[in-house]
Amino acid sequence: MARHDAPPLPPTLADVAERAGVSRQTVSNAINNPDLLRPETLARVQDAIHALGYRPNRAARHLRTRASHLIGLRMSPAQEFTANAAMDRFVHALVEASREAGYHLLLFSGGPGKPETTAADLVRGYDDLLRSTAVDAFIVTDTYLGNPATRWLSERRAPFVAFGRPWEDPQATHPWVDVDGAAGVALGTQHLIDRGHERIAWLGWPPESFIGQDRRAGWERAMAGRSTDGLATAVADTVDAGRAASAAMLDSVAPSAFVCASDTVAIGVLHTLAERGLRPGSDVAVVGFDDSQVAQVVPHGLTSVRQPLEQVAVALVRALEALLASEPYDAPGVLLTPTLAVRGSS
Amino acid sequence: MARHDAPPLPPTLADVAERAGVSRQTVSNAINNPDLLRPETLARVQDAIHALGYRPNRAARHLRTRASHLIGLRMSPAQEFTANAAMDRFVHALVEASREAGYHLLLFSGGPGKPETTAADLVRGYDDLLRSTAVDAFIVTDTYLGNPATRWLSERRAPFVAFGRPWEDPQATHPWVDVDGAAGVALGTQHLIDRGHERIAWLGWPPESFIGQDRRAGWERAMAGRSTDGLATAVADTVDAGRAASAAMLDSVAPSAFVCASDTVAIGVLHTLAERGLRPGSDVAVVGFDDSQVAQVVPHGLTSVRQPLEQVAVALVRALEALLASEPYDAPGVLLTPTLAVRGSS
DNA sequence: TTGAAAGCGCTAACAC
DNA sequence: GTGTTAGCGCTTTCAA
Repeated sequence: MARHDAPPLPPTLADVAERAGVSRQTVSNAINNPDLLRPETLARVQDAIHALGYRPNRAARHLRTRASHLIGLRMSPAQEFTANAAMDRFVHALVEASREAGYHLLLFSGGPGKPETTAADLVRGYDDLLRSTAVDAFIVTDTYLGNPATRWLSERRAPFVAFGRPWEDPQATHPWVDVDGAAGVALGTQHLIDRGHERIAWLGWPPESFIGQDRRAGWERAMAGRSTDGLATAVADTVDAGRAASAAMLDSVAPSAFVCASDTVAIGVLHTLAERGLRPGSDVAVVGFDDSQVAQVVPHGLTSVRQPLEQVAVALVRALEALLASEPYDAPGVLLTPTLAVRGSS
Repeated sequence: MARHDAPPLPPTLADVAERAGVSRQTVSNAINNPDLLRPETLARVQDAIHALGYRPNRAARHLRTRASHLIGLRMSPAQEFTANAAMDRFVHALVEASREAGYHLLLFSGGPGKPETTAADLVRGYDDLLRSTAVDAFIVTDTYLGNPATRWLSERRAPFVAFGRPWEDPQATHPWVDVDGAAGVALGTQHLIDRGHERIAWLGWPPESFIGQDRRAGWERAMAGRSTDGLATAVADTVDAGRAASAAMLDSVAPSAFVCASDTVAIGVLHTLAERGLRPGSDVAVVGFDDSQVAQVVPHGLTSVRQPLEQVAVALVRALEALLASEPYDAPGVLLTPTLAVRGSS
C-alpha cells in the first residue's frame, strides 16, 4: 500500500568493502588517507566506489569526527521598500566559496516571526544550533546593529567570523572581514570632483551608526581643502528621508552633487530630481552605495560604490578554515576595497 | 599551546540521565514520547535538561532515524542588471516556514562556478547531497527553464516539491506550488481598463517560455472583446529589450499602457518614457510583474503583480511534510493567486 | 600495507 | 513506566 516505493538505501562502506574484497577500514583509508594504500588496492577500491556511486554518510561522519561541514548563516528579513538587496549576491557568493572549501550553508532565522524583542530571542537560533552541534561555525553579518550575537558567541567560544568590523568593541579578537566604506565614498567623491563638481553634499546616516561615520569620513577626506559648510546631513535609511533631505538641501545650499550613504538614500535624491524636472547626471549628480539592482536598472542608471562581495565571501571562508584548523590567524581583520560603478547619474 | 580553549563538549543524553537519576532511554522518551513517562519523572528529566541546557545531538539523531531535518535548496546565481530579486524574499519566507516545521535550509550551488554546461553538472549538487543523505528533501525552484532536475529527482524517487508547475510534463506526479501568473496579469490589465485605458500593450517573453505563455493568457483574457492587433510583442527578459520594444510600439501602435511579463521589462519601458520626457502614470501607464525592490523604489513607483511568496513557502513546506510522512497528498498541485501593488506608474 | 575492535550519541525493539 | 541491548555508518586507535 505504500504510495511510492521508498528510494533504495544508499550503499555503505561495508558494501564497497565487500565489492572490492577489502575491509571497511581500507575503504575509509582510500577516501581519507589514500597515500596509505598500495596503488593497486587503491584503484580497486576506487572502482568499487565509482561503480556503487558511494558517498560517505554525512551523519555518521559528523558523529564520529564532530564536524558537520556546515556553516550557519542567519537570514534577516528581506527589507522591502529599500535598495538593500546585497544579501542575495552575498549569499550566493558565500555558497560558492563554501562549496570550494567543502562546506555547505545552513540557513536559519531569529526568533518567532515578529521582530526581535529580547537579546535572548536574537541569540536563540545560534544557541540551538550550537548545542545540537548542527554547525561547525557561523558567519555573522548584521554587525551594523552592534549585533549582540558577536559578543555572545565570543563568550561561548563558538567559532565564527564576522562580515563587518567590531566597531563597538575594538578589543574583540574574532576574525572579521570588512569593506572599506570610507575608501569607497572617497572614490565616489573624487569621481565627482574629477567631473568638475565643487559643492558636493553628503547624505549620511545618523551619527550613532559607525558605518555611517566611516563612510562620511571618506567624503570628508576627499573634500579636504574645500568648504563643506552645510553640505552634510544625516537621515534615516529610507527613500523618503533621502528625498526630503535632498529637497531641503537644494533649496538651501544648492549642491551640484550628492554622495549618499546608501542606494536607498540616493534613490530618494533621484525622486527629488524627478519631481523638479532635473536630470540626474547633467543637472545634479548622484552617487549611491551598494550597487544594488535598483542602481543598475533605474533610468539613467545610478553611479554607486560596489562592495566586492565575492572577495568578502572567499576571505570569510578562508578565515573560517584557519579558525577551525586552529591555525594561527595572523591578521584578525581583512579590509577590502570597493570599486565604483559609474553610470548616468554622474 | 592551544590558541584558545576549545569550547566544552555539550552534554549528552547520558549526562542528563545521570543527573535525573534515570536511564538514557527514559530521557529519550521524555523528549520524543513524553506521554510514556510518569508526570513526576518527566518533570525531573525536564529539569535536568533545562539545567544542563541539553539539546539532542543532531548527527546522532540523524544517523539513527535517517532524517536530517534539512531541506536542500539550490541557489542559482544572483542575476544582475535585472529586477529579479524575488529570491531574497522567497528564501527568507522559506527559512521561516521551515523553522516552524522543525527544518533548516541547506544551501548548495550547481557545478563549478561557470554556467551549467551539461545536465550532469546541474544535477551533481543534488546527487551528492542525496547519496550522502545530507538532506531529507529538496525544494526545486528554477522550473522556468524546464529544469531537468525535477525529472531526474523523480526518477531517483528523491523527495522534492517544486515551486512552479511541471509545464513540460503534465504527467508528473510530484507535489508543486505555483502562482497563477495569468490571474496576476489579468488583475493588472483589468486595473488599467478600470482606469480608462483602451489600447493596452503586452510585453511578454518569447513563446518558448511556458510562464510567458501563461502570463500572456491573462492579458488576453482581460482584453477579451477589445482589439489586440499589433499590441503584443515578445522580448528577452532584459531592460534593454523592454526599452527597445516599447519604443518601437509607441511609434507604431501607440498604446496608452503596457503590461509586462516582468519588472525587468517594465523598467525598460520606464527608460523609454524617461528618454521621451513622458511621465509614467499620467502619460503612459506601466504594470510590471514581481513587485521587486526596483518597482517599489523607482521614482513614481512601478505598479506590479506581487507573488504571495510567504504563502508559497508555507505551502511548499506543508507539501514536504506530507510527502515525508508518506501521507496521501490529495492535490498534487497548489495554485496561489497574486495581488497587485498599485503605484504611480498606473 | 591491511584488518579488528571500539565508540561517537542517539532511538527502535523488546524485556522487566 | 522504565531499563537493557543493539546498531545506525563512520573513523580512530592499535595490532597483525
